[in-house]
Amino acid sequence: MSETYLNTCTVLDNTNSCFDELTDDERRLIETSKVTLTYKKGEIISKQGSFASHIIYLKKGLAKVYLEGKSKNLILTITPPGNLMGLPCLYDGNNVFLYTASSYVDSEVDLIDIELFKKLILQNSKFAFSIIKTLNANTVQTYGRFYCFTNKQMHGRLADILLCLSQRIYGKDSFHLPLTRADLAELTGMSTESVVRVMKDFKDDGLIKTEGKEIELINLEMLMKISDVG
Amino acid sequence: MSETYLNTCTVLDNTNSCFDELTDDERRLIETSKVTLTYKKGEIISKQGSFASHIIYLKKGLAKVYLEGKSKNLILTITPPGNLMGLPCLYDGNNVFLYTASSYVDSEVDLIDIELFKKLILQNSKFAFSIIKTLNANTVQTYGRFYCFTNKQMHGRLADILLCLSQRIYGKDSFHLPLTRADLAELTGMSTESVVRVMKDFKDDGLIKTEGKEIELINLEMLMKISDVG
DNA sequence: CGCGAGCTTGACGTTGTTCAACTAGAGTGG
DNA sequence: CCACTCTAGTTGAACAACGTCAAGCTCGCG
Repeated sequence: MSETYLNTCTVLDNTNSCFDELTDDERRLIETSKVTLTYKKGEIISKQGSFASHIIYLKKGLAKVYLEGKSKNLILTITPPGNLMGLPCLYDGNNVFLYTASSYVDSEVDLIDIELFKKLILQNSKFAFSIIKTLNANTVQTYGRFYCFTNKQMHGRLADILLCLSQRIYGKDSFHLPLTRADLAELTGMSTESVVRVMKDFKDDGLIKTEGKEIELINLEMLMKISDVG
Repeated sequence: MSETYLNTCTVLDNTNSCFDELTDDERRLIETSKVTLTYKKGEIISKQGSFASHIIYLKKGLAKVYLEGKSKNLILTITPPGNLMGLPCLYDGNNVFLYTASSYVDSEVDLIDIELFKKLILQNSKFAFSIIKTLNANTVQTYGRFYCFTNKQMHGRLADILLCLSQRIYGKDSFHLPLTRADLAELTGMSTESVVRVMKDFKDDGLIKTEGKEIELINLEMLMKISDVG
């Protein structure tokens, strides 16, 4: 029951499509006013602390959403296509981005004027409710990560991420991992060296196999158990 | 600028009053259907994983909102009166409480039927927008805590909490602390013994004074600096 | 061929937890 | 009024988890 949120997984899993709740007219309003941009791998899409004039809809690619710290970044979610970014800035009159978003791979986004967005919320309560659900789905995700970062130790967190990538992004046990060890370290909140060491443990124990950037999860059951006990 | 969220402070600081957006009729609907309950110190108000039939409005007291883990709890926020609890369960059709809430002190709550709540969201978009703002205020809070738990070390986190209690709850530098060392440990994500040791450090360095349960923050500037550097 | 980025490994230090023991005050029952 | 117990607080020593540093390694690419 409580497992719902108890994994470090970062990938947003929001099946809720807010725009379905809009009328044709409203959708047209967005279509005609939106701006479409493309970003290359690694570019910054929104910068923490900057003025948020738009809500961002990720059309293609993969985004990394994170808080910038003095020394380390804290990754909040990996956002796959079909999701909105920048919603939390709607919490007071200031409209400032709370986090930085950058692209993991080449990506394409639509920018929707934030005033239009607010107007749609105020004139269409179904749309508003849908946004509420989306925000809550995000919150569930964040709580899960928060719990894991503070309660699980390295092996559990890394197992989580490997399972998450396998299940939510690739849908198979064997896949090409585009992330560096440093990326994995950032995702799991550990040092690069520790990622290497834990990966080695997993290999030595026959839980995974790696060949260059190719990775195969062999003993899923055991990985889940490790994720579970933390 | 980014300091907005960079502290471990748990006390919800939501000035946004959703009910102001309701019409008189709508408010009456809530008034006539709500159930008022009182809880003694330490009692559980909502249990993580249980069916959420109501949204909870805290009228009096102080609530602890937390995730229950296998070994440790993770405190998400301390909720002062005037706030809603249970909102995040509105994220899919299941309506399950994502967290446990219990009372730090004797408290009084109103239970609002969740179906009525949904109905009000769907018929009054100003109310819905107000809920969105509330959820986002919560998110800002959570992000801040998440950041601090993963980036700051003990001295910084404890300084945070002391400053937070002083400023947001008591409004003065000298106050009676109703929390035990174990409570502080839970709030800051450290062990009871470590709380004792860090408190001792603070005392030895002349940053605070304690006399039984009375505590006085002497060197605020230094505490803030400690909070800041982590 | 050489250079740089990513990867790997070992040694070591730091941070913070755990465990065990001891102390002090606050009921509680005889 | 005195043992008796309970909880909260405190302290030190041992230990585990993890990060840091330094070095060497590999591989793709200009």
